[in-house]
Amino acid sequence: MIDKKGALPAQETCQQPIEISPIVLFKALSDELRLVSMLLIRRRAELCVCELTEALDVSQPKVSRHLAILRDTGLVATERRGQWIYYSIPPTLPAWVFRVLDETAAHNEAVLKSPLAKLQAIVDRPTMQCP
Amino acid sequence: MIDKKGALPAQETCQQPIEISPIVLFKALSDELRLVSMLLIRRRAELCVCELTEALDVSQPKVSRHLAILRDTGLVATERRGQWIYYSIPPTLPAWVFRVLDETAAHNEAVLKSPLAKLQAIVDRPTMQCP
DNA sequence: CTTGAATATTCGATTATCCATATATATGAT
DNA sequence: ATCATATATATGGATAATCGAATATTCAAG
Repeated sequence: MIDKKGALPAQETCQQPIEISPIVLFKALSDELRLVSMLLIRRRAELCVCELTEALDVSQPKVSRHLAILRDTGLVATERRGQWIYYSIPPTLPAWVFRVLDETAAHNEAVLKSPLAKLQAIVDRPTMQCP
Repeated sequence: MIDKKGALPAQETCQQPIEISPIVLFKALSDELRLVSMLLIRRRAELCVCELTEALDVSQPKVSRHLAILRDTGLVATERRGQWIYYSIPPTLPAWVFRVLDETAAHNEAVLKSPLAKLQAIVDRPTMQCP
């Protein structure tokens, strides 16, 4: 007797701490687009596909495909709000994963400079921004 | 006029601090054999191919091939002593790389348990060990 | 110079990864 | 319902990674 409307409501809100094997993590981070996306999402808390598409200057299917890989490995979570889907890093990730990400970001600022500037430009622009 | 015998002697001993792109690092660590080898070498300071071959229970060419990849990316250095070639992690690697390695090792002890035990067995065995 | 041990490399086949293009789905507004 | 925007996925092809097996190289000891 499962409520057909609100299926698995508990699982949605109450996530267990996730196990991430180092191989899975490093494989996910071994592609530049995925790595930079992860670091940008970490820096900006959440980003939607169109923001990443513009910040990284790549095609939308390409961004979407790589985000799907990150999602499937549990490294990012998604939340739809309106027609936008926001990607964020689940706080349930192991602490050592966050430390790896932050070490990488701290000592590789160069990779983030241009995309961060483009993200800022999107925010600065008064018209047409993802809400 | 280059001395034909001792070519590039300065470059051998005086290594610059190495630049490692995060992509190159993560790609190198995204294979289980390479990751475990790196962590074991880090733990034991240096290891030769035959030790890794036995500790990881894989074929010698396989170990050698993956160590060559690590060597070519600058993540390990080699030193021949007699008929053995010892692999170690160059201290000139960026500090953040060491932190990534140590974070990974600290929170993934399970991956190292069996190979470390086998390495210990090699040392404990009185006969026939790589000097 | 020959032998044996340690290590490296080559070869061919298999598999995985990445891409661009095209198409599909979902949402919001009209 | 129709249209436009945001996002996702499917398809096919190119490139790269990986493997096992066989072969080469290098060194030490006779």
